[in-house]
Amino acid sequence: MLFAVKEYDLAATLASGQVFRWRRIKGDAWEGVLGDHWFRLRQSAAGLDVEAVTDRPRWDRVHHFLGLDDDLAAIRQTFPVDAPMQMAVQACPGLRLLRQDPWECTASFILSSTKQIVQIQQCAELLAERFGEPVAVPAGHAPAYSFPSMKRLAGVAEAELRSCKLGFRARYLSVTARILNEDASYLNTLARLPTVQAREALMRLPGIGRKIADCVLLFAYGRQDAFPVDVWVLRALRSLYFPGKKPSSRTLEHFTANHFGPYAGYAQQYLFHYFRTCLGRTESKPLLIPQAGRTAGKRVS
DNA sequence: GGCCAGGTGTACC
DNA sequence: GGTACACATGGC
Repeated sequence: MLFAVKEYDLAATLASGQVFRWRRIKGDAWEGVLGDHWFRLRQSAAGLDVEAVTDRPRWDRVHHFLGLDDDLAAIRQTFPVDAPMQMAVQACPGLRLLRQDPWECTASFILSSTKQIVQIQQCAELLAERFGEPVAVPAGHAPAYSFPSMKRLAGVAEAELRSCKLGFRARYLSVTARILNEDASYLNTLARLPTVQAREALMRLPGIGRKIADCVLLFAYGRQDAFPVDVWVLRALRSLYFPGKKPSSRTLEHFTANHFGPYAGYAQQYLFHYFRTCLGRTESKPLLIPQAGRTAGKRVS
């Protein structure tokens, strides 16, 4: 199946810390599991080529997951015209937001607190291998597993989760799985709530604070105004928009809520990816972009 | 060995 | 309202 699409950077999108169980294989293809089905994705000049092994693949779900309904050019038009955003977009113009399954996204990001992305990937994979279900793969292919259901994880002892290297996050995941398993409509209901209420509902779950709630809203519920602020985004905001200053959390919250427009979450993902891949830890130099944030910084003060 | 990682919960002021 | 700290684990 071919999805004709321009401007889609598959590698950047799948490796940008939104999802944790897609793997690059030789030939620049990517393999992963959506629901109970294995897929292989490959980028070509014509678009995205999708392989499946089931009789009746749900191409619509792949299409939805990949965010192909988004009009990327129109979205980028809404970004603020400032040097940091221009640099971030220029660095990776085909970066997209995905639309994940809410449960898998919620569980994955509960694992994410103070872990490196590589470690989150390891934990998510371990969970799937131990508690997920095997899915059909091509002949001779290594086994692949679905992400474990909330019901399955609700029935697993916390100690078993710890053995997947979850550390102190095991309790959060265990309790959250049980709460959601008791109330099967919890995550579905969120989809119909305004973003603020949906965020509050997510934050009632143990292990989910503002940042992870915003990740789930952005990566699973399509709330593209949600703006997760993690250590990377915090560094990016400070060095790109407030060089030499110490903005308070209030100032930063106000800034992120007002500066980046209706698709602030999209802008955030560009900044996150740009900063993490291009600028790295040597953030202290304010940066390749002298004077970058001056105007923007003043606007909020 | 010390520091950091797509943070959160809690205690304290 | 903010600030400080504990919380597991692994990579560098």
